[in-house]
Amino acid sequence: MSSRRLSESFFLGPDVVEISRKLLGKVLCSRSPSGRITGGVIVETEAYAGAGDRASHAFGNRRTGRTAVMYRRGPVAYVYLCYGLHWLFNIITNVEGVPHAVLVRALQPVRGAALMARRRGLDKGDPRVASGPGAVSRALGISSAHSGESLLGRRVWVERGRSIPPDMVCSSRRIGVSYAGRDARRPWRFFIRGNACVSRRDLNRNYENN
DNA sequence: CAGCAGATTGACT
DNA sequence: GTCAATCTGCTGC
Repeated sequence: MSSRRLSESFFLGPDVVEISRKLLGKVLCSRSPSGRITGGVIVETEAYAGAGDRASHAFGNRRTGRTAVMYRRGPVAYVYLCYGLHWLFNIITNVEGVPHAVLVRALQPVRGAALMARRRGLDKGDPRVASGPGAVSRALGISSAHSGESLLGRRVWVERGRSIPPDMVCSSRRIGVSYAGRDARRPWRFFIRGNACVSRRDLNRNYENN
C-alpha cells in the first residue's frame, strides 16, 4: 500500500500561497501520547509569506524564542500562544532560512471525531469542534510541545485526502491582521465554499464567488 | 520595568 | 454587540 501521507516535496515549494490553497481537502492528523489518532479535512487556511509580509511574525526576518522554528526547513509545526490562552498551529514550508507558514484555521473532523468533540466539550458533529485556529489545536490535542515537530514524524502529519474543485475554493483577506498595512488586504485566506466548519462565516458572504 | 497589542474564543448584556 | 481570560514580545520611560 502506498503512503497516504504528503511527502516532503509538497512543502518545499517556493510559493506558500499556492501551498496554502492546495492544503484544502488534505487531512491534518495527530497522535496522542496514548496512541489515539484524531484528524480532520482542512477546510480553511491562511498563508504567511515570510520576511516581506507585515502580518507575519517573521516580518523583516525577526527572530525571537518562539519564531525560531519558522526558519527551519519544512515541513515542521510552528505552534504559538495567542492572547495568552489559545494555541495556533502553523505548517512551516520552504527551505531552511525562509520563514513561510500556513495557519490551519478550520477542520472537518473525520478521524477520532468523538475524541475531538470531547476535547472541545461539544457534541460529535457540532461544526464548531474545529472551527477557528484555537479550536483546531484544542480538538487535535496540540500545544507548545508540538512546536518544531516534523510533519514527517509520528505525532502530527498531513494525508492526501481528496482534491477540491477550483470552483469550490474561495479566498479573502486574512482574519485579524488589520495592523499589517497593505498586506492586510492580500487575499491569502482560503476556504471551501459553503463548508459548515469554516470559521467566521459572517465574513464570508462577499467572497463566495471568489 | 510598566504598558500595550495581539494570526482568539466563549460567556453574557 | 461587549468583554475578560492571560502569555509573549515590543516600545518607551
